[in-house]
Amino acid sequence: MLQLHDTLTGEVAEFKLRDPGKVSMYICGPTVYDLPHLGHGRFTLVFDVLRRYLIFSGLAVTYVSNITDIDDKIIQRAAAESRSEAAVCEEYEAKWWEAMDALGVMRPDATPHATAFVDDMVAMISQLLERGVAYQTSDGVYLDVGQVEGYGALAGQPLASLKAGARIEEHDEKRSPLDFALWKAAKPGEPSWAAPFGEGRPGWHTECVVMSLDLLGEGFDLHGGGLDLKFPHHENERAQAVALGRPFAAHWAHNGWVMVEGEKMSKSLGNFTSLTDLLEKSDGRAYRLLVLRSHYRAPIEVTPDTIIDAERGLERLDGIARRLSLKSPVMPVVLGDRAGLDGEVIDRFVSLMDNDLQTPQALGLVFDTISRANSAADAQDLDGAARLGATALLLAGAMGLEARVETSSLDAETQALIVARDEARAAKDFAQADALRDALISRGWVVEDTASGTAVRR
RNA sequence: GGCGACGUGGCCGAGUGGUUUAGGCAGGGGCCUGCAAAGCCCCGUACGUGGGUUCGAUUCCCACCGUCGCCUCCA
Repeated sequence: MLQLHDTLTGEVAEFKLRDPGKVSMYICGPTVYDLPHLGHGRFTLVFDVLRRYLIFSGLAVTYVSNITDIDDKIIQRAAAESRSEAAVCEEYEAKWWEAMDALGVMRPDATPHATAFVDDMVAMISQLLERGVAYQTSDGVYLDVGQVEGYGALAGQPLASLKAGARIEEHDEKRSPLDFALWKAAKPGEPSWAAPFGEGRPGWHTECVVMSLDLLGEGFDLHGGGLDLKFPHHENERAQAVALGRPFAAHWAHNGWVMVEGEKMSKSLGNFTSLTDLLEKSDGRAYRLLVLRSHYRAPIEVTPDTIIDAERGLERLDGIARRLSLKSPVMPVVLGDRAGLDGEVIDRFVSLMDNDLQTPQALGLVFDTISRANSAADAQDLDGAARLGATALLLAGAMGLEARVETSSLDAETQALIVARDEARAAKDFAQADALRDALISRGWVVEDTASGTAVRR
């Protein structure tokens, strides 16, 4: 059974499920006001890997991830570009899914949009007001965090200590600087909805509470996201659920930062921070490999060099598939019949993944297994090679990594060069054969000699 | 000020109280090959500094140095 780190307790503990055999997870999605960046790429990959591993383990997973389509930044961008908020959201949501597809991230089972849940948010805020844990000011409705038991649990700090660090805002109507907006009163020219407590729009922390509980029910299994969401976003979501007296996420998971040049990634740091940009320049699988190579809670360093490094690593994966004519299993991979596979390797993989997703070691195991498959093939042990190779591809697939064998069709000129080279080699005219090989290489091909003659690939 | 993470061989990046090693990339040597490529084998003998615990610490404890993060919108 999977052992998973829980942000709330700070400990690795058994991932117990509300309903046996079923997993419900809610992962905080993007605010669609700009291109996705590397941090988005990491969290989607991390939770995609978790999701796939749960599926691999035979569990039925319901994966919900929202799209925030009403927010200050969206409004700002729409105003700056003189177009509607909806147009901004439409553009960047499309970019989002393009990037997700390029990364091989599975689409969520549901992608609730905040604006479709405003009625439920209004109802929830009304309840919080009735319960006396929320209060109205001239510019909206705020949650009184002082009344929420255990506020600060996710941050790992008591309320008093958080208060000491909080910057004093000039907002003198708030009872505590940590109180946050559930509802922002309408301003001229901004999108707004009607509500008993005044026309306005929801605060950011409200949507995820409503949508997760609506779609997954009380006490759903896992709530996850990037480390920066831990506080205040998730703290504040949790505070609302606690204030309502409703059981919320049973388990919290957060992934570590993406670092660039030793510092937390920020948008001002050049072109490599845009995921869209990265995916135009590199194989989408390379970023997944990079993400798998470090533990999900540790920071990762992303530079052009580490991406290139990862791309080269992919060649080993593709190489074994090519050499043994193996196909990656159909994704998502479910561990079923072990016939033709190496049970011991699978068991080791499962025990590594069950231990809080030790993907770095699991990946090491995959590479090890590839080496063993190659050794077996070198020794003419074709059954052994096929078994080990298929196992390696199965496990890579369980983490969402697919081996690719290029089947690019060859143009007539390339075909002719290959035929000519094989003829020259057969005639032992090696000078000519080498010249023809150079010609192929200069056309961008990687040339290898095989039992069946010259083979080329990109 | 409060809370926390991290410092591993050329680079990235795991892990562990002591017996044989992560893994990838790069580098050196070898096998294979007409020569290559791919593949396989071998190699470099690493754990920030100073103490402490211990028969023994990279791994535990303390201090220090350094790096980074959160406490504010952020994946």
